[in-house]
Amino acid sequence: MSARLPETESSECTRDRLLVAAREVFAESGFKGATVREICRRAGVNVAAVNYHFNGKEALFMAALELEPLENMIASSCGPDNAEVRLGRFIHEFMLRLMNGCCTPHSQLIMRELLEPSPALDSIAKEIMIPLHRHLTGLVREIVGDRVSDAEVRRHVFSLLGQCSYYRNTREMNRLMYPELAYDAQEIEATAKHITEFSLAGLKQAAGK
Amino acid sequence: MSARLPETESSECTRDRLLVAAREVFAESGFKGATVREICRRAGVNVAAVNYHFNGKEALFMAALELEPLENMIASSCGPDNAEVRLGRFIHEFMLRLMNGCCTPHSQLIMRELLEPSPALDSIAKEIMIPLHRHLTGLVREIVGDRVSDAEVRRHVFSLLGQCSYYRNTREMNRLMYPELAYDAQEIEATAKHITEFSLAGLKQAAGK
DNA sequence: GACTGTATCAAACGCTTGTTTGAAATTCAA
DNA sequence: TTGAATTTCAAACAAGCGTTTGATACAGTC
Repeated sequence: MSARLPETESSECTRDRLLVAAREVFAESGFKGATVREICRRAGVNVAAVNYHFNGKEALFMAALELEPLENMIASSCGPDNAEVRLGRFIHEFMLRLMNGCCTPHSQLIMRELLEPSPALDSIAKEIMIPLHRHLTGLVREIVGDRVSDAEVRRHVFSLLGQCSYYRNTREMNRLMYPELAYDAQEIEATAKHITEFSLAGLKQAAGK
Repeated sequence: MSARLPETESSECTRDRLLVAAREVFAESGFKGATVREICRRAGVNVAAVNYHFNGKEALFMAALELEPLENMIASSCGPDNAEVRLGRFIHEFMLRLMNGCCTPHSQLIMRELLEPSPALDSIAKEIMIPLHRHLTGLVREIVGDRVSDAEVRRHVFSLLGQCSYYRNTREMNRLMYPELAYDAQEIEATAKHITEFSLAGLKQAAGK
């Protein structure tokens, strides 16, 4: 092979390449359907590297699920604006994360984990879903006020998340059914705008009861 | 073995048991993750039966996806009532199909197919998604009127479907995050009612623009 | 009763899987 | 320069995979 990096850099490089490839392959095929050989093929490393660097396929899977925390996305909906404006910004940021090409393996991996849970479900709940739900519950509560029950607030939060994640989940089917429709930045913005307006109407109606 | 059925009944029995087991295993693990041996174990038949009755794993998968057509569910939203009432009945019926225990393998299989498409995506589009979209597009158009663009109508349809399918897709995560929440008939009805009201608010606002 | 056709079985095949192993290459420290 | 440590490699292992095969059991027909 060519001249190697310093050992720790070489090791980090191999680990990073494995993680990137692992996210792609696990996102596409799930834990069972993904193979160590396919991951290593994409990473351009030896199959033994998985056991050497990660102690096996399952540990690699858990490491691949280590996720960027939500602070950046949640930060987009903080600030002095009223709750409706902040909700709109949040939805736009969320849709960008779900639909942008560069985020595809991550968001696909999360959606798949929701549908086909692994032992990582607990940590995904703690690191992703509970903060997300808590944040959105706060926004919804700000908009609907105190007279709406917790159960109803929860349903509103689910309605918000359901609309956004639908686009991620049905991406291939939509490509088939609407071949001319491309989710570029413009279409993502229009979609986020729709989800915001559609949802605010329902939230305001709930507030007015 | 014990006394056998007449040949055609024996054959139908084996095929049916394989199909039921196949739906469960494919729904849980996907095409790649599912194994012929696991399917046959659950069906209580010999592994050779898959090739004998279905000509292989892939043909079994396609047969497992053969789906009950939507006429019954679509029929629930036909009749003399106005579109809002019919939309509500449709959503309730849809939620029952998504969340009822007896429909779990079927609806889980469809959700998984959307997220992780197989070569069956085309036929699922033709038999399930296109009729569903067309039907909902008709209902939405009746409610919002003629001044709303086709693109906006499509987004409303996606919002409706997204809210409903979210419960199916996040079932395990919700069980973890809200352990006291059981989607019995009463909770399903309350959820359908929420989705209907939440959505009608958005649809009426779109109509009023 | 003999023969044919169908359905099921246990076993085996060739291939792929995740993991392990000993060797080789390279980096690092003394 | 030497020895230790780390990383990477090709090859092999045992297990499991989807599929095939020949045998067996039974139903149906004449």
